Amino acid sequence: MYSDEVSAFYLTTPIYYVNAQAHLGHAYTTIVADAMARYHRLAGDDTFLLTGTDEHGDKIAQAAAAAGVSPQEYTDRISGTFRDTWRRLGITNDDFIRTTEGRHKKVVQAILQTLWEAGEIYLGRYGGHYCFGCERFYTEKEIVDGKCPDHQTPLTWIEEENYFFKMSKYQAWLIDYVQQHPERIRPERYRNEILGFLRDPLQDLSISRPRTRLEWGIPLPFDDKYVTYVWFDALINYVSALDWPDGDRFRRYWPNVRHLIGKDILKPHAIYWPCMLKAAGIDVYRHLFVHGYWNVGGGKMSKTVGNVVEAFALADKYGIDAFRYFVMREMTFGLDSDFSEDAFVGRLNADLANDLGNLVSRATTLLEKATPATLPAPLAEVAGTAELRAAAGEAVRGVQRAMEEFAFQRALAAIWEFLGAANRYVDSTQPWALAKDPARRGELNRVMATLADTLRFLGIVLDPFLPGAAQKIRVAVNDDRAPSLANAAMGALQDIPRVQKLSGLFPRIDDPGKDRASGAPASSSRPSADQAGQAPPVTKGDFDRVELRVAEVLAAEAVPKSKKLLKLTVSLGAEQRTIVAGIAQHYAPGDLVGKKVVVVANLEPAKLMGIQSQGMVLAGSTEDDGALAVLVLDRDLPPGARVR
RNA sequence: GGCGGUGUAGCUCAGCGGCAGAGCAGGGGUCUCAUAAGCCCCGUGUCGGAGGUUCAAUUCCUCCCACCGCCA
Repeated sequence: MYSDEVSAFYLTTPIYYVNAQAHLGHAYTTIVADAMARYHRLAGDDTFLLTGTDEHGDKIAQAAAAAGVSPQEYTDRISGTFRDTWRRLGITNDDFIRTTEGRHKKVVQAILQTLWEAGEIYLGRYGGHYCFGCERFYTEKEIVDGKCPDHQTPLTWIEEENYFFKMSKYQAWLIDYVQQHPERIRPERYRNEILGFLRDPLQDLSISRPRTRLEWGIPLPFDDKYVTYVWFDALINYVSALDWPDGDRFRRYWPNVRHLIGKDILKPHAIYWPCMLKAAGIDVYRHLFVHGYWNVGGGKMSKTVGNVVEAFALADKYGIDAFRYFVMREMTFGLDSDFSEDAFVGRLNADLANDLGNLVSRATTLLEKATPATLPAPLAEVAGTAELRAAAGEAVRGVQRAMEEFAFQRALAAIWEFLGAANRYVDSTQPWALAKDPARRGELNRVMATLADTLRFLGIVLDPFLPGAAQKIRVAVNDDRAPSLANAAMGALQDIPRVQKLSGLFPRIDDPGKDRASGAPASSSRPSADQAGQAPPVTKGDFDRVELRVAEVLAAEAVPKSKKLLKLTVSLGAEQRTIVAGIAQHYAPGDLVGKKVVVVANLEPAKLMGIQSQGMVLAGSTEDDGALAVLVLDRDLPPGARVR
């Protein structure tokens, strides 16, 4: 048995679907989970971090077929890339579960059998419009023109018998349960969302698919003509990895489980999963922590938009610790955040290079010089030392409070408060001045001891977040103890340890525009913005030479034999002009009449398709001209008004 | 369409009944141990708009506008 003095901490990430490579979203979840697990290990808890891959389903079978390999070979390969990515990012998961493993299938079948025998599952008939791409049915109202709203592909009417889990009977229990345990789903907004959802009747959950349609799955133990539906299979990983029902792991860790998920899979985790657990006689999880999305280039990451940030690209370019720091510091846990390489470089320079890296560099430089000359020597009092120690204590308490709530951004902010205090301490004590005055040797020694103490402290509290940097700091200050939160305090160190200089911990990125294209998906996904950013600067005078004016469109007609051109007659107040604009693929002639647009009034006239064009209408467009919008005024101005 | 959320300094956000705040960016100063880093100083912004409650509203209420989420 385990000692009661050591508390257990079990944390799960979702298991990731193997239809794509690991991207920023996966990486955020997993990094945050890793930091939390490292934090609990630092606190001395018996910690177990689980991640893995979800490998069943039609899409996988199809992708495998397209790749000309068996589903098993295919999932082996993609699952391997996830495992490899987490290893490269330094993720310290204690296990990695795959839904195609025997240990998982066994538990899924055992739970299904239990529920079947308990009468929690029944065979029912269901008909609906099915989308093979989505692997789901759509209701009449969701269908757009008889097609799947997601894929725009025709739907197939399928009527079939399926097994259903009697989820509806748990509705009242679940509402009560969520209300009785307000801290269980966090942040609170997601709990409210679930309560809102539960105001409507809960349906029974279809948990099977006929093997005639879907072969790549786990067969139902009581009817092998069917395989389990994706969620029933996937959710169970959280207990199958613990060897439910009577594994040591299960007994030890399950009472302390916390699930970490993205908001896209809130419903299965907040509704299906507790009902499944309740029905199977398993205690419901302690906490569900829900985080938001990363938006890239103004929209959420999407394969079709092509703005997917692969997990390892930026870590590869700027370092694992910097990548971890950025995602944890930038995102308020639970809310959406914008991802950009500029923001990344900004954080790296301001926080990691200027505040932390520079402090480590200046402190180790001072210590390396001072140490041999001053040992042993007396320690005198120095103003500000007690305050710095107090700041260290405050930082630890801030980290503890923040980590209780998965508020990683606040945990890091608390440490950075301390870094500010440490930098101020160096400035106010001026050890370089003390070193010049032999009479003040005692004060110098006190400052040196305090700086060494500061670095040792940082080597511990930074460990969950910046494991690489923390390790380097511990090595530099000769701290070979295993890092422990119990030692995360200042004041215990009274002598001055031997210290090696450590500079360049986080070098500044001084030319962020340079060498961005290679391995930088954030920028390469937005080539137009990047090019705009690289255009040479113009002066106000340059810009003023362009005469922009408000113009009212009086008439518009298509230019014969031209696909792209519209001939516009516009008023600039005092005069009328003819302008030919290449916007016919996006605007019908009638669309613009009466609109106030912006034109370049002093553009050199040009002949297009035989028509003299006296100016140019401003419009924005995407790189491929797939979307285009003419600039119009958002409130009224007279034609001819200057735009500047 | 229903429910909910958000809208505060150039940017990201905190505050949520009692004199508008932080970080970053920007401007000025200063030290020299340090990664041209550190430290100090500099913010009147219709707190989305219009009404209302109150001695007092960014904070509470109503309506409107914009954006977002969940549901249908």
